[in-house]
Amino acid sequence: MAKSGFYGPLEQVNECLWRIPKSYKEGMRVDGLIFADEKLMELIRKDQAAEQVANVAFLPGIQRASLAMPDIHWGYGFCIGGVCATDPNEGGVISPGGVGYDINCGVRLVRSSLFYQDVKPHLKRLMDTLYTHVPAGLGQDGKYHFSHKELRQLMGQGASYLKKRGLVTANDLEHTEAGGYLNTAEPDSVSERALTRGSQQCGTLGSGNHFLEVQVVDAIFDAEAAETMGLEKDMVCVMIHSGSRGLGYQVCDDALRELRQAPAKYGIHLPDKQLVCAPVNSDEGRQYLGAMSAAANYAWCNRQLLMWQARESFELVFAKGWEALQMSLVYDVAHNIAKLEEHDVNGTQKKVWVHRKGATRAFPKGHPEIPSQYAAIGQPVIIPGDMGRASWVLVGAQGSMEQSFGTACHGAGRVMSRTAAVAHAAGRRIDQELLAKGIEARARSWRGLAEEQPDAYKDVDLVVDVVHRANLARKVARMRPIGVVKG
DNA sequence: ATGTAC
Repeated sequence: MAKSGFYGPLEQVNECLWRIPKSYKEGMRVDGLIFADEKLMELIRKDQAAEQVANVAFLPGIQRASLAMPDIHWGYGFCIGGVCATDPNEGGVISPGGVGYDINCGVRLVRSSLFYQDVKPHLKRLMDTLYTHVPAGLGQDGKYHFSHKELRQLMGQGASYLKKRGLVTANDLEHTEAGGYLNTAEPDSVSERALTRGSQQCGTLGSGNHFLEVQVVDAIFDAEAAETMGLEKDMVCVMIHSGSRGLGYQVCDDALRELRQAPAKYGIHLPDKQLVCAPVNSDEGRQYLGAMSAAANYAWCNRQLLMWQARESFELVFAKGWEALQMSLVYDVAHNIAKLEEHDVNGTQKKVWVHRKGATRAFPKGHPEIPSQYAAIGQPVIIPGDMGRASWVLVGAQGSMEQSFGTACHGAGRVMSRTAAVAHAAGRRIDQELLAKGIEARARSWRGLAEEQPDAYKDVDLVVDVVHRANLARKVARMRPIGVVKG
């Protein structure tokens, strides 16, 4: 639990990669590998994240290495920013801590036909309208209500469930990772309590680092990829970051309790109780996989409904339909999820369970699982930064398949704890500081804004630079915020 | 992240 620094071995492999050799601790089955440059590694050494990378290497069935992205920081059991793949045929396990409490937390990006000069005179009203129409904050209910029976159908079908209500289009589904649907979902494995928590929260933002931002394309780094995504300099976009709300939290909480005895039962030795896990091929493992997948499907519906409310807000302010405003979904990525994928492991094609906890899938061009529109450029990788500086759009690169099971980073990563950030904000008005930079912020709580202030995060440009140089993903466009809605 | 705890 201690958050003091990491003093174990870290061998620099190249300018963007560091190794914790498996000889570090008896029980490590593979090396730990962390993608970072020297500057970010200094920050990473300050907490126990690297120790957690080593601990994950103990998991049965782990393939190649226990991996971490440059935005890693300490988390429950697994660090946030961690990646691990397990082979069910080698006793591979599934672990709730490797997915995180917010199952299928993720990000989506919506483009528009509007440019900064079109929006600037209406920005205040746009942000007021978004703030009114997009529910945000801890425990907040939304306008969409689902009975338990409807929720089970929703979780069984994913985002396409919303089709019959006219709240999703075929194009939206096409531009959502996995089509917004995991076929491993078992809605009956989700507890009544989780259903109760989720029944009025689908289509709500939540709190913490979740947000809706109005952003402007600040700079383009890859003209071909940007054009394919329909992005141009100064274009106004909407970025949405949210997950599975109270429902996903409850699924994770239930699973941690249900799996408590599983490691002992299956003879799994763990260096940290928080790595609680079960073989994929066990009753306990299957139960969690079914519930986790169902919660993931709920999260895709949540982000879809959030986007829909954003489209409606733009319609009100600009007096045009969202289709006329060309508010199409560029892409939606999950960054807290475990998925069965095919990967090359030492020359053999294997189906492995890839855990991504605070890490984004980044499949390169030509991969069969990305939409045909992006076949020639690679999968869009959406990276939120902080509300005062930047966010990024990248595309998956070939090196991700060779090095990280098709994965890149997921954000900037904190440099300040929430408590430290609040102390640092004492006597300040973060909303006015943002306004001075041309950013209209709307937040439910002063404290929430204080916790999320730009200074509380690493510089996302530096994090993105590492995944670009490591050839995990390639820079396409830098986005700057002009409006923020927070819980 | 989360009705910061049943």
